[in-house]
Amino acid sequence: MEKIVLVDGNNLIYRSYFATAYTGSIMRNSSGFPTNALYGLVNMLNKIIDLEKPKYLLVAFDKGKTFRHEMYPEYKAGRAEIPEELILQFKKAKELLDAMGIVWIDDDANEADDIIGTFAKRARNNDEYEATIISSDKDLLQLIGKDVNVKLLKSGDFDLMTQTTFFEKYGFEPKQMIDLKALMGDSSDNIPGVKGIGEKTAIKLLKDYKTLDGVYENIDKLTPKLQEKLNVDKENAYMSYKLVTINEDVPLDKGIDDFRYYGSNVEALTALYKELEFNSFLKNIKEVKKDKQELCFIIVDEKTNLDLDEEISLFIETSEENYHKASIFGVSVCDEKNNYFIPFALFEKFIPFLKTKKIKTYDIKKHYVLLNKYNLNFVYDLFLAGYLLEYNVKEDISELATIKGEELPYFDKKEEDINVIAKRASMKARYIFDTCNDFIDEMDKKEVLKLYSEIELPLAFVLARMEIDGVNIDIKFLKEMGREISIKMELIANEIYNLAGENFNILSTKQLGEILFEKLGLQTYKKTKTGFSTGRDVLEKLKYDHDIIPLIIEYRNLSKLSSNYIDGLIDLVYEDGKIHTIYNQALTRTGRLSSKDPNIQNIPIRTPYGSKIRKAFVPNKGNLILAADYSQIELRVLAHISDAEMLIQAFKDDKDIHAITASKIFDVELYQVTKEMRRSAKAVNFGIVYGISPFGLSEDLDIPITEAKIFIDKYLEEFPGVKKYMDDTIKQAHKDGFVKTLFNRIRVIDELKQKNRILVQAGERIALNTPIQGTSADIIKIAMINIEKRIKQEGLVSKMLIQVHDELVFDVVKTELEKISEIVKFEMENVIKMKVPLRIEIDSGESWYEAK
DNA sequence: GTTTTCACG
DNA sequence: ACGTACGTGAAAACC
Repeated sequence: MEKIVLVDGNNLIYRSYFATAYTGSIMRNSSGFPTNALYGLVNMLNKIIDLEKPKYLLVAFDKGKTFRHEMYPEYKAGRAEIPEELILQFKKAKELLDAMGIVWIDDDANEADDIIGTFAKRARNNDEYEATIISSDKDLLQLIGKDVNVKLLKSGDFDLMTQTTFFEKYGFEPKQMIDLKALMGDSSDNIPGVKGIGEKTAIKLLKDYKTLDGVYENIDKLTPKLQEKLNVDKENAYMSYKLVTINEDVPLDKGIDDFRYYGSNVEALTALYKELEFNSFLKNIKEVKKDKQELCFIIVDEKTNLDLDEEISLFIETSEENYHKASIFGVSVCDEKNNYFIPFALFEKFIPFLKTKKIKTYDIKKHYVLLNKYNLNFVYDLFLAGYLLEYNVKEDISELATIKGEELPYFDKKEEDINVIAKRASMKARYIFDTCNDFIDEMDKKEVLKLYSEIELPLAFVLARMEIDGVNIDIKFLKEMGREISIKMELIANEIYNLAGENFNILSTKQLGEILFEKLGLQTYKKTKTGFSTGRDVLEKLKYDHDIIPLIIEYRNLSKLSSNYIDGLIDLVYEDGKIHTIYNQALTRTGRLSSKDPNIQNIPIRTPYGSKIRKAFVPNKGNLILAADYSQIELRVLAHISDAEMLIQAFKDDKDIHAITASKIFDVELYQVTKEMRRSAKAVNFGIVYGISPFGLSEDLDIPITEAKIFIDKYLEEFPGVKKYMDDTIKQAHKDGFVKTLFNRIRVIDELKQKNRILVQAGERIALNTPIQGTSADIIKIAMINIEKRIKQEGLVSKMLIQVHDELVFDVVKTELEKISEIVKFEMENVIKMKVPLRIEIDSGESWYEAK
């Protein structure tokens, strides 16, 4: 059978455009021509061609008005105007397609859906063809049938919908999608449907009565409420039916033979890629010419003898992202010549052999956790290398490969063919092996090799150990607290309803906004994209205007505690009674870690009630929790790298830094500093670290911008060293396009190249903040590595459990308390010699709450 | 899927 | 006149 691929061109381009456009700055070539949508389109088409190897390939576009608009003038009304930058790219897309040798149709009279539908029908009726439709539009699912399937695009990958999978998912036939949409409507195309019937109800009705007609024929069997809804909107329902029905018989002057795909016009395509600066795709054209050969690999069985050199790469495909829960599909390994895929059932047999190897991989921490018990020797991590080189690395290795201009298939959990799984895994291991030297060279050139091998790589093992050991959670305590909260919430909710005069969903910003700003007529302060803001800062301003406000604040606080930190945490406790977080070591742009499932770095502490959650974080039986946090690490780092005399002296003398700052900016003696002055000074200090702006400070302190500006000016006058640091750093960042930490971590700042002044200013704040936040992150990482080493060397059994940016938390055996305290203090305070001392605060107790 | 809010450093 | 604090993750509502 011959393969036809039908691509919904409008859909792909829109999708690629809006996938990146929301950031405000879209991708352009150096002459300013927008390229973000085109990049996505080309990327997707390359993938499709690679994966499907279509004999026939068509991209359908639409424009202008069709019979649907005549029938229903409101069709697709309410859509935002197409941005100019997108229109430009649409025009260019057609040039690109021509160069790629792909036929396209842009029909005045028909929508892309109808064109695709017409060819899909031909494929259905002709056994010689099978068709695959590419789009993210579910409307097209109605075309599924024998030899016609749809690849529904999702972020990152596809959902292949065939007759079988469609039925499994929806429980009815593809054709019934039409009836479904007729009932539920479609807001994106402004199709009315029946008001009050959503997806759930519509699916239920169709399961019972098959079609729209069926529903109306059996209307008397339904509830009175439903009957009324259906009767009121009967006309709309039938009109919607016609609107969503794809016309499969539009007259076209092209036939299937007209869009045979032969490959690209290399010359024309090279020129276009160069013009658009799609350098990563340029490579691909050449490779196509070179006749890239298929990867050869062996699926290992009991009898296979692995023939591998001493240095290998190894890559695991898992059933899900969370590797603490995941099961392993299989392990691919390769060396210079050979590629093997080992089904996991056979893996143990090869352990003794693999133990003798030096292993390169992508995400050492993940592999170390998954293969914990086998004690393998991991020596290289492409994930971390990519991170330090400022590539946008993701959990999936294919992202990095794509950036580097290599096509690696994304992993598809639903894929069942072992050959396909094995091939994809092998390609990834192959990629790791083949690119290793290039990445190491690149790290060397950019001077991050030391950061890689002395900090990030050893840290990965420390973090893996911490994740594996996990943290004990007192579920009983959390549940009790949960009960207490739900009682309080119910009481508060009732008071709120009384004051509002009606019941509503307090957590709905929309409903709450209506109550506060319309019904109660309270003042509005801020707008969001969708309405008036009801955020805490706004509520705080309204606090004395109405009794309902403090109650709402309280309700929100409790709701957050309950859903995020009680229910959320309990859900993530494993059978061993512990949580096992996942630190992402390659995510933040500053070098900090992040943590998820659960996020262990945002457990409440700032309010007395919220901080009680920390009572649930308990040590092993009989042990203590010990917590140590750096005191003012960021300001100390600032003092060091800015060489600001005043600041250095203050820290050397171990003074209260916020009080000193207050005395300087308010021009008073130290003993005259009031609490209020100190509070403002503290905000200024924070602002300095963030790359201060008068507006930001005014928001934080709730004072006029002019006043905030006076604070800042005065500060910079009093601390000229800091002023100089800021000026120098901004200048350097503009010159180089990046900034660095003390340990040579690099952050490229694209914002500085933008034309938009707001973005440039944001870039300048990033330039000021990153060396400070990043150096602090580097410091604690080194401390962690050294502490772990000491604990091991000295044969102690206490354990480091948690990192929260400037704090480390330990499970300490009581007899080791003194020794551990000494080690932690020494290692944290002596990471590097700076112009100011590093200081920590340290405490221990029965839980994280008591160790404050 | 995106938006809003809010928890932490 | 613009429209802003730096770095994260999770839940609920909404569309």
